[in-house]
Amino acid sequence: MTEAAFLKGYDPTAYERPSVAVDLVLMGIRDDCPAVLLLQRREHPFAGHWALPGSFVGIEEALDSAAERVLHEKAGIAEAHCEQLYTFGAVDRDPRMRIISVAWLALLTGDAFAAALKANPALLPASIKVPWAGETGGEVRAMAPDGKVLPLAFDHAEILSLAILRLRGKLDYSDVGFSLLPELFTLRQLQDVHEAILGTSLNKPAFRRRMLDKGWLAATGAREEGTSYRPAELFRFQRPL
Amino acid sequence: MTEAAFLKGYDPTAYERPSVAVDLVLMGIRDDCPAVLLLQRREHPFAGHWALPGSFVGIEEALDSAAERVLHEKAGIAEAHCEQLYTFGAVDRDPRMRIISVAWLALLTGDAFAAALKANPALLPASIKVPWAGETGGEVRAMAPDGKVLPLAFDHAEILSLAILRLRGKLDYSDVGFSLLPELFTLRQLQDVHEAILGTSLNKPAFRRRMLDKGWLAATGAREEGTSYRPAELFRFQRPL
DNA sequence: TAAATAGTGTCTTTTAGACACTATCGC
DNA sequence: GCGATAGTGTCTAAAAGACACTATTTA
Repeated sequence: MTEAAFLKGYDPTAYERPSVAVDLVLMGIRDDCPAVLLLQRREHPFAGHWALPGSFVGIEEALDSAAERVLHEKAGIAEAHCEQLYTFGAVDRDPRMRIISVAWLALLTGDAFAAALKANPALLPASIKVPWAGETGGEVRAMAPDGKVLPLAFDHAEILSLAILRLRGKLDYSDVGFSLLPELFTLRQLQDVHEAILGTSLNKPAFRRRMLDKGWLAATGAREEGTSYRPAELFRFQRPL
Repeated sequence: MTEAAFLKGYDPTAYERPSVAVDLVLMGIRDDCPAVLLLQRREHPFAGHWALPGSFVGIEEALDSAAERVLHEKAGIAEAHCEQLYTFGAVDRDPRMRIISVAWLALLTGDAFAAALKANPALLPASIKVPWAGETGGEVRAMAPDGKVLPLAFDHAEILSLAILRLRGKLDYSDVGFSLLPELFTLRQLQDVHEAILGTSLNKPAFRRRMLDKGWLAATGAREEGTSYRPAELFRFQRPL
């Protein structure tokens, strides 16, 4: 950083600074399909369009703190897996003013997803449809529960695409998948989560083998209840030794 | 985004905004070891410490444009593979003021790396040493050509760690490795690049098989020159069909 | 006992590592 | 021919997919 560059930023009145915001992809699984929580915009621009929950970042607020604050304020969620996705900084991404947005991906369990809908009735659970065009992803679409395609505000369609791509990429080598499940779950539920995100069906024995070999699963001995067939064993996530 | 939140950001005098900068990891391979170009700070804070080249982002400048500008201005490089790494936004990462920094990874060919050193003599080529602690990465160290460990400014050691980790992760499934090589290269050179980044030695036949199977390599029929042994065939990178 | 899903055994296919072998260059 | 590295054939080991089979529960 040169001296000139430093001074350029040091005098708050000398140079205009961009606003910085965070936008959150609040993702869960609904009906074996990835779903995201959206808010409808009431004001210009993109009035009537749907947007990711977000907020400006305070001058004394860390980026991850801002993301967590949105999680609390907009969805009433105390805790969730939350990771940074990407920072979007095109000059004209918001027609009003320069806003640089740091996008985050938050993964919600079924319960957390439902709780958010209850805590903030303005949130709409939108299904994410991915035109499985090979692997490139193409553009994703967000669908309302009634099946209508939702127009997305700003560059939020791009953010949503990236969220799905990132999740697909990390699903197999990391433990993010467990963030979408309750504390106790069956292997079938885990496989359903993976299949929903990947958009493909997986081989059952191979999937079980791989998951068990990774050492992520702790058998509880307990079994699910209320089924009309053989109940599956319940597992718990554990970090490998 | 609520109305209140919008107004909060809309009036430039009402709320203080952070400065936004870009910092670049200019990476190349030197002596079969990843290397990065650093600048020594002359001013407080971290005077004497070494920092990644960077700059503030202009109010009418896109993030990727700012990154490219740094590439030109600080290293005289016209073109390089450049991808966003992560955005660092801890409140106190710069003691002077709030600066949010978007870190970028630029991959330089050997020629580009040498050209940068010539274009800006203040740049120091530092070897990156990774304490191969399993996979977690631990903290990387930057070493001057004379072998001295360089103290890094701000959170730039963290950025460097992330750069190496990202590169390692992408190396096998993406084509980033070719960005570190000249247009024509031998399979041995490609393997050397992979080994330098991964910090391990690889199996030759398996490596060749995998690379050829991916369809990334176009044989040229030409061979390297000036060797005192059998010259290897030169390949060119091509996108798979 | 029937229906439905849980969970497993095993064969095949694919892919990676090991290692030795052949090929080709300058000297 | 010698030395050195390029490039390959093949065996082995590990992992993934396919598929059928057994096991266990409720109704």
